[in-house]
Amino acid sequence: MGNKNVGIKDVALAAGVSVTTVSHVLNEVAYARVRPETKEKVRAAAEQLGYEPNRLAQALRTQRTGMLGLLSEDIATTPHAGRIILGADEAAKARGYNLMILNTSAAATLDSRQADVEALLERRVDGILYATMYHRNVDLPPNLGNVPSVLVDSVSTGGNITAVIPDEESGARTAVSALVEAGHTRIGFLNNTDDVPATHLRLQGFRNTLDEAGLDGGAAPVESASSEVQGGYEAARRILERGAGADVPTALFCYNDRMAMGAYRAAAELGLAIPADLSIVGFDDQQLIAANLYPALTTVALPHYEMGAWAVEQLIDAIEGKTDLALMAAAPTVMDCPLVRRHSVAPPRA
Amino acid sequence: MGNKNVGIKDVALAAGVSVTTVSHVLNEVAYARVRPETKEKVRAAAEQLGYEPNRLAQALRTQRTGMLGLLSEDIATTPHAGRIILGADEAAKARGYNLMILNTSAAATLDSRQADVEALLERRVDGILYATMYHRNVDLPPNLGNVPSVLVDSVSTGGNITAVIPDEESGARTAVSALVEAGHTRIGFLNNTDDVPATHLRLQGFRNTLDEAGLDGGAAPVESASSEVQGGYEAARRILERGAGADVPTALFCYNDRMAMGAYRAAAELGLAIPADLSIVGFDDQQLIAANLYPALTTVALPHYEMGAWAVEQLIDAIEGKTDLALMAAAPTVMDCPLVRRHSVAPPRA
DNA sequence: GGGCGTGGGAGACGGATGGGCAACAAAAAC
DNA sequence: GTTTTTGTTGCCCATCCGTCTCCCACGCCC
Repeated sequence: MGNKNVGIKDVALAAGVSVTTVSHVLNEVAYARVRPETKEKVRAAAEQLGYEPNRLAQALRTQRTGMLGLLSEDIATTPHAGRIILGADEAAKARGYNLMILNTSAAATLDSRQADVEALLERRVDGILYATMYHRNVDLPPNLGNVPSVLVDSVSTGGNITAVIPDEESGARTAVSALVEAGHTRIGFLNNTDDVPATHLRLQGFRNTLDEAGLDGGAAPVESASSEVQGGYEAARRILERGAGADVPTALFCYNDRMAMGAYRAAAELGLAIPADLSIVGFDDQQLIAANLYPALTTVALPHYEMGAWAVEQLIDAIEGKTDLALMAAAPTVMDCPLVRRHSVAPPRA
Repeated sequence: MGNKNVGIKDVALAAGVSVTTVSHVLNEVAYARVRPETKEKVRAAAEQLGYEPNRLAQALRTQRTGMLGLLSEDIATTPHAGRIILGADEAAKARGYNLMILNTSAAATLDSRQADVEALLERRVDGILYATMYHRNVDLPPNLGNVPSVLVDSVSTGGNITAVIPDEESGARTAVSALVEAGHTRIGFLNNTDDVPATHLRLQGFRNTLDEAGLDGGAAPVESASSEVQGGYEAARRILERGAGADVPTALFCYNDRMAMGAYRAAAELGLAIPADLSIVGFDDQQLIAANLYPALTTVALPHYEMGAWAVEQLIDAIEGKTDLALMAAAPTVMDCPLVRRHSVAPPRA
C-alpha cells in the first residue's frame, strides 16, 4: 500500500508500545528482550501501516548507508561497463546494498574525477568501486582512499589499492590453444598498437603457447594496427598477403572482436572462406559482433560480470569487517577469460 | 584534504561563531544578515578544515535528497540503456542531482519491480525515471506514483504518467525519404514480427512516405522476420529473390541495424554491391554495427541520450515546483529520430 | 519605543541504543 | 512461613547522528 509518511512512531502508537521497542523488534536486536506476543503486535502494526524505515535517518544514526558508489568510465560507449554494472548490482542487491552510479570519462581530468568521488563521499557511501573501460593503469583521485574501495579492470599507478583484472595472458593462451588443438601450425596474430597491458600480455600468451606447442612463437607473423574494425581489416590484409602462399597463416588470433570483424572482410575479399580456409578467434566476446558475424565468432570472454560481482563482495566484506582489503592490495587479483566456442574455428585444409 | 568527520560544529568552533551562522553563510540563506567579515571567517574555516556537508543529515532535515532513482531494464544487454543513463546522468549532474541506478529486467515480475521501486523510495529519492529497453507498453508498479516519475522509451498501459518516446513514424519517414531522394522507386521494408509500437509505426511511416512520393506504398514489398541478424538475412533473401528481376527492390529500409547487417550478408551472397546495386538504411544507430559495417550503414538514430536528459529535466522541474508533470501525462512526448548519413545509400543504377 | 544590523538557541527530521526502572520469580535468610 | 536478596524479563527514557530554520536577543541610533 501507499505509505507516504508513516514513521516508526506511528507504528509505536498503533502497537501501543514505545519506539524503542518497535526499533528492537523490527531490527531483531539480539540483546533486546521482548515478549513474543508484543513482537507480533509490532509486526502486525508495521505491516498494516505499510511502514518502511527511512534509510536516511537510519544511516545518519548508524553511520552506514548501505550504498556503494560506482564510478564508471564511459558507461555508454561500451557494453563492458554494462556487464560490470550488472555484476556489481546483482551482488550488491543480494547483500542488501544499493549502487550509486556516476559516469566519468577515461579522458576526464583528475580534478573532475576527484569531484565525482567527493560527491560519493558527501553521500556517505560505504565503499567505492572504480571501474575502467578497459584494462590499463590509472591515476586515482587521492580522496578515494577515504573509504574502502576496489578497482575493477585496472591497476593503480600507485599500486596500493585492491584491484581485479582479467588474466590477459591466459586468455590469449586459451584462444591460441583452441587453434593449435584444431591442428593449425601457421597462426598469425592481429595485435593492437596501444600501449596497454593487454597488448603486451596477449602477445606474450600467443608466443608462449606456440613455443610450448613446438611451433616457433618468435617467428610467427604478427601485425599491429588500431584496435578497430578498420585496423583489423588492414592488418589482416597485410598478414594474409605477405610471403608465399605456403607461408600464409591458416588461422588468426585477433586482439579483439572488432579487429576480427575486419579480418572477416579481408578474408571475404581474398576469397577465403571462414572457417574452411581461415580460422579466426577473437577476444572480448562483444555480443553484438561475435554472435552476429557469419559464421559466428569463436572468442574469449572478458569476465566483466564476474569482476563487478567479485569487487562488490570484497568491498562489502571489508565494510562489514570480514576482510582486510589492505591484504589484497599488494597484487591485483586476476580472473580467468573463458573461451566461447562458436563457428569460426575448424581444422586447416588437408 | 581528507576530511573524515568534520561537521558543521567543528567549523563553527574554528570560526568562533554558532552553527546557525555557519549554516547561514554556507547556504547563502537570503534572509540571514551576516557581516561580510564574518562570512569570510566562516568560509575560511570551512575551507581549511575541508568541510563537506553531510548530505544525509541535510536530506533528513530538508526532505530533499537530491537523488533521482533510475530503474533501467537490462542495462547490460543493450547499449541503449547506456545512452539513456548517460543523458540522465549528465543532465542530473548539471543540476546538482545524482542518480541511483537499479537494474531490472524486461522479464521481471511486477512484484520484483515493485520491490525495486520500494528500495528507491526507502532512500527517499526525489523522483524516479523508469527506462525500458525498447519502446513498448509496460505495466508499472503502483508505488511508482508516490514520487514524481517519468517513463523513458515506453508508454504506460495505465497511461497516466508522463512519458517520452521516440517518434517512430517520423523516423521511418526520414529513412525512407533518404532513399526516395536518392532516386529509388522500388523500395522494400524488412520489418520486425514483434507486436510493439515500432513495428506498426515504422511500417506506417514507410507506406505513407511512399504514397506521398507518388509510389504505391500499399504495394511495396514488406517482409517480416525476427529483429535479429539472422531474421534480417532471411527477410532480405526473400525480398530480393521474389518476383522477376525488374521488380526487385533497389533499396531496403530495415527495421533495425541488426536486420540491416543480415541484409548485407544476403546482398553479398547474391552478388549485389552496396550501395551500387542495393541501398540500405537501418534504424537505431547501434554504433558497434552501423559504423563498422562495410560500407558503413546509413541509419536513423534513436534519441536515447536526449530522452534520458529530457526526462531528468522534467523530473527536476517538477520536484522544484516549476512544472506540473500531471499536465504532460495526457500524451507522451515524442522526440525526433535524426538520420545519420554514412555510406550505404546511393542512387540506383541507371 | 521602534527599527536595523548581527547573531545565537532550541527544536525538529526519523530512527538506534545504552542504561535504567518496574514487576515478578526464584533463591536465600530468619 | 514470611522477609530479603538476587536475578530475570520486559519495556521505555534520554541522547545522539548532522543539518536546517523559525524565532528571539542584544546593542545601538533616531
